[in-house]
Amino acid sequence: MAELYIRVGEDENEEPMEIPSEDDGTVLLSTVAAQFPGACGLRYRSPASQCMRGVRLVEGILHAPENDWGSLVYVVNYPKDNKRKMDEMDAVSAVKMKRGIDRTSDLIILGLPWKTSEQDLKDYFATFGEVIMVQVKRDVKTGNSKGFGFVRFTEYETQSKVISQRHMIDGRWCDCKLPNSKTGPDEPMRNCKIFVGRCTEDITTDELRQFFMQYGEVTDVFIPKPFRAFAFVTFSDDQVASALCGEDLIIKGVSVHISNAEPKHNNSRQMMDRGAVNQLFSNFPGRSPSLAAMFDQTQYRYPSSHV
DNA sequence: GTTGAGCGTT
Repeated sequence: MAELYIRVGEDENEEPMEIPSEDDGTVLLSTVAAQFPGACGLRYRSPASQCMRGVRLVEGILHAPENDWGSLVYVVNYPKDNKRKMDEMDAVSAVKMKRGIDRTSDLIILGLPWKTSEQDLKDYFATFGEVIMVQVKRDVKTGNSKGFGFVRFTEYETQSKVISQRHMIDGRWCDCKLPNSKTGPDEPMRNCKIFVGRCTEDITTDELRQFFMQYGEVTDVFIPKPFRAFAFVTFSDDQVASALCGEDLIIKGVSVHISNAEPKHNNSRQMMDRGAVNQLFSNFPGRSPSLAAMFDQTQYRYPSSHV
C-alpha cells in the first residue's frame, strides 16, 4: 500500500507538517509525538459543523474520522498541564528558569554499536539540534568502545526531544537518558516514575509508551527481563505521574495497577524524589489529584470493548 | 510472579 500522509500543525494557521499513517490507515500517537513532543491527541475543524472535533484515540492509535483523513489540517492536542509551555513566560516558567531547570546537561547514550565513532554520533545528533559535545567511552588499553557514550546539546528543547524517543544508530536501537551520576540541578524533587503492576508478558515497551503517552510526555519505559509482571514508566512531568498513582488502567484488556516507583537502590537523584512526593501527596490526603480533574476533555476514554 | 542494566581517566 502506498504510504499516506496526514497534515498536522501546532495550530490551524501555522504551516502543517506531513505525518505518515500506518498500513491500516490509522496514525500512531507516537508518530505524532515524534514531531510534536508531548502531544496527547489530535483535533480538527469539522467542515460540517465548523466546530473543533476530537480525533478518536484508542490505546495510542488515532483513527480517521469517517474512515478518511482527507486533506484537513489536524491540530495537535497537549495535556492541559503542558499547555503553559506554549504561553508567554508565566510565574512558573520564570521560577523554573531561575532555578536552572531548563539548563541542558550531558546525556548518556546506552546500547551503542561497538563500531560507532564520535563523528557518527555527532552526525546523527546534529539532525536534532546543535551539538556541543559527544564522547564514546572506550577501554583505555584496547581503545574498544564500551558501548555507551555522552552527548550534550545547546538547547534544552533539543535535549527533551532526544530523551523522549529511541534512536537508531548504526543499526542498533539506543536510549538517551539523564545520567545517574549527576545530582542534577537543585530542583525540588519530583517523582516522575510510576510502577505498573500486574503486567502480562505480551505487553511490550512500545505498547506501554504508546498507551501512557496520552497522559503526558513519556521519557522512559522499562520492563525487567526475565518477565516479572511489572514495569516502570517515566514521564517528563511529575504531576502526570502522581495523578496516575492508585489508578487501575486497562491496557490491551489487562487491568494493571499504578503506584509510585520506589527509589532504586543507591541512586542519589531518586532518593531525593521521595521527600517531594510525600510533600505533594500531603496536599491530597489519602488520594492523588484525580485524573478526571486533570483531563476533563474528550481526549481519553476507556476503549468500550474493555469496560 | 507488584519495585529496575549497562553511568563518565579530565
